Amino acid sequence: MSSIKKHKDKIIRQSRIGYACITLGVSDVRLQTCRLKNADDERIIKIIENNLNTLEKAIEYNNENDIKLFRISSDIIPFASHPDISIEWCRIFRSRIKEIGDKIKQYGIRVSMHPGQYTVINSINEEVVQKSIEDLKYHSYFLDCLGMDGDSKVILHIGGVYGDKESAVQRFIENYNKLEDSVKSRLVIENDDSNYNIEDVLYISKKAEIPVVFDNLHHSVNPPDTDKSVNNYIQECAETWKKKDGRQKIHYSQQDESKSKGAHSRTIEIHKFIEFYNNTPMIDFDIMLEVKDKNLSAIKCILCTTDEKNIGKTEKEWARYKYYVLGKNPEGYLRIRELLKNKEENSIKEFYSIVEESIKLPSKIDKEINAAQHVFGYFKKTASIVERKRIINTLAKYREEKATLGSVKNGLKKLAYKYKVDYLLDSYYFVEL
DNA sequence: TGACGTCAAGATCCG
DNA sequence: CGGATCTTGACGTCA
Repeated sequence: MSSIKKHKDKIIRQSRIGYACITLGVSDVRLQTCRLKNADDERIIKIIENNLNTLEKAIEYNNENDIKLFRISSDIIPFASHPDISIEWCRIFRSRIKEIGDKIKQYGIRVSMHPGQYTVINSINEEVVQKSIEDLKYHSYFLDCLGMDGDSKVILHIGGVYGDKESAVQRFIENYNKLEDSVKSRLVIENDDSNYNIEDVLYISKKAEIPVVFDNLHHSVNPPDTDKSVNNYIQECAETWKKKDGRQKIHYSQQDESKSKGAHSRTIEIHKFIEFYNNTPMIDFDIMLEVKDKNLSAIKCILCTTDEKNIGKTEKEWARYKYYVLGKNPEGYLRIRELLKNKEENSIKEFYSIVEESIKLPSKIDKEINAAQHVFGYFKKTASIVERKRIINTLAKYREEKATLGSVKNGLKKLAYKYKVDYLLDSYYFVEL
């Protein structure tokens, strides 16, 4: 079924690589929410307005950075399926949502949504089931309003076990079958890290004809009792994706070793990702990364899995990471500069390895101050005396350990924003890595 | 009853 | 008052 294309005698796989919900390091791309107790209509409408603008900017950013897979946050419409809130968001924002959907289509971006662990259609509590159905309708309907095709999916976990997995599975299938077609046509199921392993999910998939997203980390935390390999499961899942569902999709993440089992890592370690990617079956699938540094890892994985050298794009990435690396790892900074002079075949992977090495290092005050002073250099002529004094004060406090590095960076970020220093605003220096 | 996960809102504290 | 830092919320399941 796969459409592997030959290109310059090399086999090229068709894979989109994307990230979930939040776009880091881009100004004015921020989702808003509010508390239920002060969620009046007026406030919610303002928030939706903001969130749609944020979505549009994220889509523009994704397109500019060749990111063609994106998960839209469930929080785009706050309390969308909450019984106490009844905003007619679809009527009020119909044309605005359509407008954004047109851009998504024009750019060829594939979007999805993913209700959280609290949407449970196999619950033993009927009220929970009803609320969950409403929630699935909302997710599916939002994609409808964008005008998305059938390959825009809503990813769902199976739910609870309640001491009797067999009945819980039956309940899932029954309740799934009761859903309206427009919702069913978008639903995809995924293996989770505690209740339903990939065998369970494939069983349900066969009974109810639902495509399956294979999640590698959930699988390693919650493997079935079989001898089958990861590749075997990726193949099996591939068969659950019909033509109308679009390309197969998998979730990929890495364990944060300092946290509990199943916790997502800060960044994707590129050598591990490439090893995974190169060893999976030569079939086409899209990869949704689940990782804290979001779009940063997406760009990294995209650039490292294309055949081109991507010189220009690597230099753009270096511009973004530059001051972050300088602050953490000045020696690595020099190595990257040398590396990028030569523009060898593997430069980009080595570049990212040094970035990853820098992320792991602890911040050292003298190094960070040096980097901060480089950044501060952008304002030597533009900022007012008061503004400069403030930065110098914070730096002095940071040196005495009476202020955090975060406060130093925040001060600089505000100036970058005020004086519209795009080079700094586009930089990852202000992103917590 | 608290942990789980998530991150901005909201509250409070500080100078 | 502005800014930094701590706590809460919103959801369901499971131990």
